[in-house]
Amino acid sequence: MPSLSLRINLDPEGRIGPGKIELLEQIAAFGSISAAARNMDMSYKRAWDLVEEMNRLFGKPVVAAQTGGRKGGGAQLTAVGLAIVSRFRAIERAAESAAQQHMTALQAEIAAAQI
Amino acid sequence: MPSLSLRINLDPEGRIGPGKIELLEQIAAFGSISAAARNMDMSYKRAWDLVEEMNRLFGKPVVAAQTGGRKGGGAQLTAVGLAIVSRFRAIERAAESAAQQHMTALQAEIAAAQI
DNA sequence: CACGGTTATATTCATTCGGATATATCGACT
DNA sequence: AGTCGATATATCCGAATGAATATAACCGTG
Repeated sequence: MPSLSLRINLDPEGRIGPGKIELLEQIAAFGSISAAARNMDMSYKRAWDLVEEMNRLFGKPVVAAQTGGRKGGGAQLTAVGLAIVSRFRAIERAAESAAQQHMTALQAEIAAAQI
Repeated sequence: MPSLSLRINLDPEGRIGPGKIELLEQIAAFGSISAAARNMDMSYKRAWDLVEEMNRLFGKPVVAAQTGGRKGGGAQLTAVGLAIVSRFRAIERAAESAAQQHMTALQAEIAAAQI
């Protein structure tokens, strides 16, 4: 069954979608960029690049990282980061429920034409 | 100002978003794949590849093309194609209006953190 | 002070993607 | 029959993308 997938366009060439949002959630959950990357089966480099891109994109950092320390360091979401995640999920839920009837109608129209 | 951008996930690895939908609209408007491609500043190959992908994706063709003839041929949307376009736009509108307040709230939260 | 685990960053390589190009086919019209 | 403009399709090449690898820096703790 078809499902919605939505992203937000910012600035001229900056967008944020399900992938980056999930990465932020994983970072929040594990307290570390590398742990999040491992858990998402993604290279640390890629995860770090995405975080960097988001930090640049929003003007303010969405992830605050510390180097060194007993556990080598870590990373948490900033207030902006937390706000972005929760707002994005809220937007997703709202859009999904608003589009639901159109989605099932579309599905029916495609299935009908299959005959 | 940020704006929404949404796509529909079908099957395992098939998605349709604003780009393909706009291409379909242009084909409907011009009655030709190549005219649509020119108007969208896209190579004919790319446009044709996208159309082919969509035809395969939906099981039934979304574009019906004729070769030859006084004007060389042409292409129109099938019933499925038309339904997809109009449903997609409807879903877009519904999602946009449902998400609007969350969007402005998000914008405000980001702007506030900029200080 | 060395260790460990993480952040931070550069470099190289393979793969994918799209653009460019070329060519064949088709059929109404002159 | 020949022209024209569009579809249909293959091939080649450069650019962009992401994976892999390597390495430096950082700092609490033993």
